Amino acid sequence: MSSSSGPQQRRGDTRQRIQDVALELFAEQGYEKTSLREIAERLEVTKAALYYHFKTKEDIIISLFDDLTGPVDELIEWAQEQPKTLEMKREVLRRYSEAMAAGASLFRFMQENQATMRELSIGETMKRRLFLLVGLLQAADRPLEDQVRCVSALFTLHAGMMFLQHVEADPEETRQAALTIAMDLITQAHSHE
Amino acid sequence: MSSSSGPQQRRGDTRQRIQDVALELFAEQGYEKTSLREIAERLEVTKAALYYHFKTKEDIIISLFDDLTGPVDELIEWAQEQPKTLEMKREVLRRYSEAMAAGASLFRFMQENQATMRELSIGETMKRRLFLLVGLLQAADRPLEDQVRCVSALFTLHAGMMFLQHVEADPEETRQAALTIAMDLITQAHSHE
Amino acid sequence: MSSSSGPQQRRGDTRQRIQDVALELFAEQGYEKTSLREIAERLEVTKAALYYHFKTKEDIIISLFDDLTGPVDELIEWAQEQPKTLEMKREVLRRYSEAMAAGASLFRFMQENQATMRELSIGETMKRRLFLLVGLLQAADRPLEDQVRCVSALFTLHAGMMFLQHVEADPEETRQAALTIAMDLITQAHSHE
Amino acid sequence: MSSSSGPQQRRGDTRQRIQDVALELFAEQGYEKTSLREIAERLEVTKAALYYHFKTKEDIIISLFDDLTGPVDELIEWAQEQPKTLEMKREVLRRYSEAMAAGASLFRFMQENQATMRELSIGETMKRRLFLLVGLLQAADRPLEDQVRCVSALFTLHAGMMFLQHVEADPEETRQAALTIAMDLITQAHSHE
DNA sequence: AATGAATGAGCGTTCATTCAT
DNA sequence: TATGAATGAACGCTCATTCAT
Repeated sequence: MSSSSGPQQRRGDTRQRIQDVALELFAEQGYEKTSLREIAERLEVTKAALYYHFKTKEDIIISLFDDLTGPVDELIEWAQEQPKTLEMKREVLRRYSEAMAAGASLFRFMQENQATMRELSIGETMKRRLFLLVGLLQAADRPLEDQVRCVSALFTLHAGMMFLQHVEADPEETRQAALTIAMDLITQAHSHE
Repeated sequence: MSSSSGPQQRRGDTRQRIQDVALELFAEQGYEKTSLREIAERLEVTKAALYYHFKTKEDIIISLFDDLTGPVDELIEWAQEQPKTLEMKREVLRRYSEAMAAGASLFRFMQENQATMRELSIGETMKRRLFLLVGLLQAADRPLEDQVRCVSALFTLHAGMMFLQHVEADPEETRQAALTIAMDLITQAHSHE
Repeated sequence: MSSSSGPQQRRGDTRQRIQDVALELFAEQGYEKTSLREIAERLEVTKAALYYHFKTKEDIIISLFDDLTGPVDELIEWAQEQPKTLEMKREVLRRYSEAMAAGASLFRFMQENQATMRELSIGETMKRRLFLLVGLLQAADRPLEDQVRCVSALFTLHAGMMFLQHVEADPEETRQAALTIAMDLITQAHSHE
Repeated sequence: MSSSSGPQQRRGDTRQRIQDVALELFAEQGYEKTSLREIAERLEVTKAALYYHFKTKEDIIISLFDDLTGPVDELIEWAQEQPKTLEMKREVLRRYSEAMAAGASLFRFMQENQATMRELSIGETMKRRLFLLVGLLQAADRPLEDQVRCVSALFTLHAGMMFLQHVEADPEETRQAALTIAMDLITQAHSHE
């Protein structure tokens, strides 16, 4: 049985569908303003059905981050083993930009719901990761300007994703442009040595 | 007597006190998660008292933005009358950075509650302002990289304010550093001509 | 002092204005749905001002009925002293119809807010009056049909006022027509003797 | 066991029980003055339970009218297809009187809460129906007296139901008497031709 | 003759969650 | 794998009313 790809999937794609719809709505309206009733209605199931698949509302959102944390964790682990060279940092930015592209709507959600994230367990988790990343990019012994440059590099990636979505240009192209600027910034942060 | 701490010492400053407490709580927990009951309790008045001073919950937050909109509007107006030179843009960044410093907690609130802001009338207003600012910094006829640099300049200011608050350094110093980087970015965006 | 008509009226017409506006709004929206805030706003005074002139909301409506009760009470008193002839009943209908024309909006209010009236002290009062009137028109020793006719005569007056207000015709003309029918009914109720 | 009075004997009739209690209270105190808390308490459920069965308070009252609208609609449809003869009008009165008897408490509620009905969606609907009925009874080319007679016929039915409820007589008998008078009126309206 | 400031009670409504079936 | 029915807590908001000034 279980005709094609994953385990236990025959008609049991409900869990996945809940996640899809939830992400869609969370991204659109925010986490707090999205009610389980809304999610259930859009799926044409009852609220109780959601509780068969997830223990709480927070559980739904936590599950959404599961796909994201993997690649980022690997990135962090990898980086921690490398020497703190410019080239390593460039690689970090490159891969981080890719991860963002893959989980764009999730990143946007995070960006737009920081206050909410702060009281979600997953929020703390993600924030710690971000700090780790900043720590990896940072050169603590450099002048404040260069430190800001490093942070700004990361932020530029976010800026590229968020703000420029309202712009006419091709998303991928925009992402590349943002990556370029981020690279510039990190390079400058190193060039004054 | 009873100069400071009695239960009924102040007269006529209730409106202001509501604003103070509201800002505090909105910034801490987000707009949605802060209930009027909470605000009222902290002020030791009833919920109904809030409604004597403000017509709705949204009205409270709108009033908080009143001090902010003035300076930013003036900045935009001024900039629109200037020629689009590099020097003008530098001045815009300078003054915007100052406005942010003055209304820091409000800016942080905006940053952290974007999803919420989107459905507040004031959200649209602020967003339009931001777009105007970006438009003023932008050089539409330039390569995509330079355009991103302009946006990134603005975002760097935000980054400076938000992210580096978790850092040990002096806030004012940090702001200056962020301003410097933003200046660099805008200058670079012009230098390839 | 007190230049022209009533006692204490120089600039002290506020009480009257409250009554006017209240009647207007009560008639338009019902008693319950009309708030003191609304009345106060339309008069451009504060709610507290209303409480200077009237002790409660109910007091306002009671005062509105004051002009009405006089004529109706007199009518009842007069009728109770007369013998129960047809001619007396015709006179009752005539004068009642007149009273209704004078206090039309109040009558309409009563008609449309019976459920409300029932729990207002004034409601009981008015209802007792109505029953007295019906009793005066009634001939208890007649067949049920004739009794209904008597009630219907009174109702026809109300019907004339209420329902035909939505009709193109002249109000006074309509009232006369309704009076005629009511007369017919009461006459028929007597003719089978 | 526990056949009738236990705290949890019925299953699946809650919706019906809500309607029963609501009608009872609405009729007794009016729509506005009846709170959902009151309804819930009398049913020994929570307010939230009401919302499982009805989307809003207005929804409850709308549902109460559902049984009524059917027969009346059919009556109107039927009448619209008939020629405007006296016999047709007599049939309309007959059937309308029957419909009223079936939904007596609802009709009484309407009569007593007209001001409320006016702002309920269902109010408009019912009013339109009433006007249609009057239009069907009316003979627009007749003298004003005869037009009033037609309206009065309908009102007599209402009068019969409402006012005479306070009277000792048998309701059905009273209804028949009122119907007779209404018939008289409509017949008279035609007899002067 | 009126206001400014506030209250206490209550409203209709929504929410995340539970549990027997 | 789900549903039907319900709950308890909270929410934003409005109301008639009070009272010192």
